[in-house]
Amino acid sequence: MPYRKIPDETIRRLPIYLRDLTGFLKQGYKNISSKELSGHLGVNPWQIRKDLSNFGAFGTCGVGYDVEKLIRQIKKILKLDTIRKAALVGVGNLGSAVLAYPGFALYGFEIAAAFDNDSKKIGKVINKITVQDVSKIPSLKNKDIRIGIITVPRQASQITADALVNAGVTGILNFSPCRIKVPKKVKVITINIALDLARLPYYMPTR
Amino acid sequence: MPYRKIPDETIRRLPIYLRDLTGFLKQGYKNISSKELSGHLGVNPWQIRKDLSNFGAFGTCGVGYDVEKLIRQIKKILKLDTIRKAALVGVGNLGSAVLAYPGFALYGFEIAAAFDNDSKKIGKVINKITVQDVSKIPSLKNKDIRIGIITVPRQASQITADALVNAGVTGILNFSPCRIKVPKKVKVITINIALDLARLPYYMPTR
DNA sequence: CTATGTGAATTTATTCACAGCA
DNA sequence: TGCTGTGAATAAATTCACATAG
Repeated sequence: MPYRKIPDETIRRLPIYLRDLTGFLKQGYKNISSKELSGHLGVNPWQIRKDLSNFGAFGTCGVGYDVEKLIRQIKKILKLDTIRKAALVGVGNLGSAVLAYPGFALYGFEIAAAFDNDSKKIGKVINKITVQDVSKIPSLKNKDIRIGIITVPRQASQITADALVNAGVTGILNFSPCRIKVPKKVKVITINIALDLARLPYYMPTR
Repeated sequence: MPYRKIPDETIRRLPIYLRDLTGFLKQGYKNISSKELSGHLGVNPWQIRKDLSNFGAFGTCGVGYDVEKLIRQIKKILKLDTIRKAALVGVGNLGSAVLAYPGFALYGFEIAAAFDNDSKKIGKVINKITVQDVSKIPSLKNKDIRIGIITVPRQASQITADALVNAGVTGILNFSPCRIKVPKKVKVITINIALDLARLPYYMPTR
């Protein structure tokens, strides 16, 4: 398996494959072909095969892929083969919803700490997590938490990012509607639901 | 201005330009160059110019773009030049957060109706919107609401989509972690925060 | 005969380089 | 001189077509 540059788009699709494969596993599938998977998730079979072939040859000709094995392989590629703890900052409407969001478990994520700067919220327990004061963010250093989730208002996002980075975080999921500046080694993925909604009308039929 | 196929990626970036331009307008900018905008949002100047040039020549050589005029142009391109009403289905944790989300106003969106199937939630008022029973979804027909936001659990997402489409919705923002089937004329944009979080570890430094 | 894996062809998007206008 | 708009060049991603393996 010689070195290859992996397309970002491939990495974007792998979590989708993982989700659907997990579904097939639960339904009792032992093997699955790229064509079956394809029908389920709306991606061409050859796209799936090429994506996977970037990392080696996982399938068996004439049979397809071993579902359980493929799940393990993809988890390894995405570095999801170990439980990953995350810390969330900003326990407002959105932050609380993210704290309670059930979808992270599938990928091995666990939100293990939550912070806010509002004294009314500190001490509250949401989904078994006690909200702490933001001044406690440095304590993440001793806790093996490398992922930060930012759900604070725009004005506070940069300072929050700085605090998280100083506490050893190297990956950030940013819900603030702005870019944040971080050292090169830190990866930021931004989610902005308004941005996605804003391009919907363009694609809608006019009247 | 001859016809051109507009790249999807351009459409994805336009709402970002719009957001930042609005910021510059508030700061009192009258004109702005592609270079200034570029520094602010982390996209190359020539990318911005090419994106805009797809739709015509908006700028003035040596000066740049008239901020206010450019905002109007982009809104028109994205069909955001009129207030757009949306209906939300599924007033759980995530749905409530989306209902309260302040970021939609910038793009002229207003959530004008909310539905749930849980009798405990029906009648509740969140952000001035009274939650109605899902059986009332067909009433959207008379209300000029063409956008649906789906924040229900996975099992309910397809049936919700069907109900919305039957009520005249032609654009859907889907927060359910699955694909939904709709007629070709209906555009669906799916947001899945777990999917985005899942590709973060891949890009993070190992130890 | 079925389904993978992969080079080659094609399509799509980004970057460059520069002509031309104020 | 400064900045736009755009054809040309480059890079990236998708699609195809088929050799190959069970």
